[in-house]
Amino acid sequence: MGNPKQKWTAEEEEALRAGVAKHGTGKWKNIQKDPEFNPYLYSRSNIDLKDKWRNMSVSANGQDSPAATPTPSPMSQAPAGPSALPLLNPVSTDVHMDAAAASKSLLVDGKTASKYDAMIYEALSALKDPNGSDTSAIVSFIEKRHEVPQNVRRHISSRLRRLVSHEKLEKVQNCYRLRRLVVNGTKGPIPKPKEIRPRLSGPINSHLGETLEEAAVAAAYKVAEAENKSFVAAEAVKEAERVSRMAEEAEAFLQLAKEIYERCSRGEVVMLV
DNA sequence: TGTTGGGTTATAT
DNA sequence: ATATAACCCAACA
Repeated sequence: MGNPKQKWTAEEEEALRAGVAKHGTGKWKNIQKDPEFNPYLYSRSNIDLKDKWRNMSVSANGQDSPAATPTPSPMSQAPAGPSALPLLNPVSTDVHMDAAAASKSLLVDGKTASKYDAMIYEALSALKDPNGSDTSAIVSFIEKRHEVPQNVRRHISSRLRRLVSHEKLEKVQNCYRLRRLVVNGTKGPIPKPKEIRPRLSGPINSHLGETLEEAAVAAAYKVAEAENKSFVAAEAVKEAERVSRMAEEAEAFLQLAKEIYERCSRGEVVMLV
């Protein structure tokens, strides 16, 4: 109760940006205490600053062009800052920024979203952990397999939550796993989990482990692929059954039509009731 | 104590 | 109904 969520004002955001420019990221308490910024940030805690910076970073990250436009973007790319990342607009006298900035807000369109979903499915099928995989495992798998923005974790966990709420995935404790989906009537016999996980984490003999791991990853990938295909196949079977049913019906109609035609041609009067 | 990542809740679209 | 912004919590140094 008593938690109306106070939104960040433009002044606060600017103070935070300036604070990060001055102290660097991670120095949240310093920024908050700094007399230069405190007047704006006194009502915010250091972790509020951290969270806000995280949110701003996510919003600033336009994950559109995959190959990162080599064309020198009009805006300078963090030139003077020591380690500041998401500086979109040089503070200066802001006033106008909506016109230009509005066009490139974070816009996770359906395509991107389902792309992430697909990656999640891929990761889960590949990792193939009967108990499910936690977000870290999923994200790191995805990061290895795809070129994704750094803060993709945020998106992934959001997607995970959504998939769970839609009962596409199930969550046990911190782990997510694929939900057993019942394709058509045929009771799917359990895929027979042989439960062979090499799982050697020995730092010694690294090259051996690495090879094995690579093999495991490759195998996992094949499995994922196969599963994908089998899913498609299952769908195809369903479709075939459907078509076949339709064919049967069509056949019946055809017979009926034939009979009607014959009778009519004999001069009979045929009534359909 | 402060930072951080993972997670949840409220809100705007 | 979903994506996002604000907020919370627990682990870690």
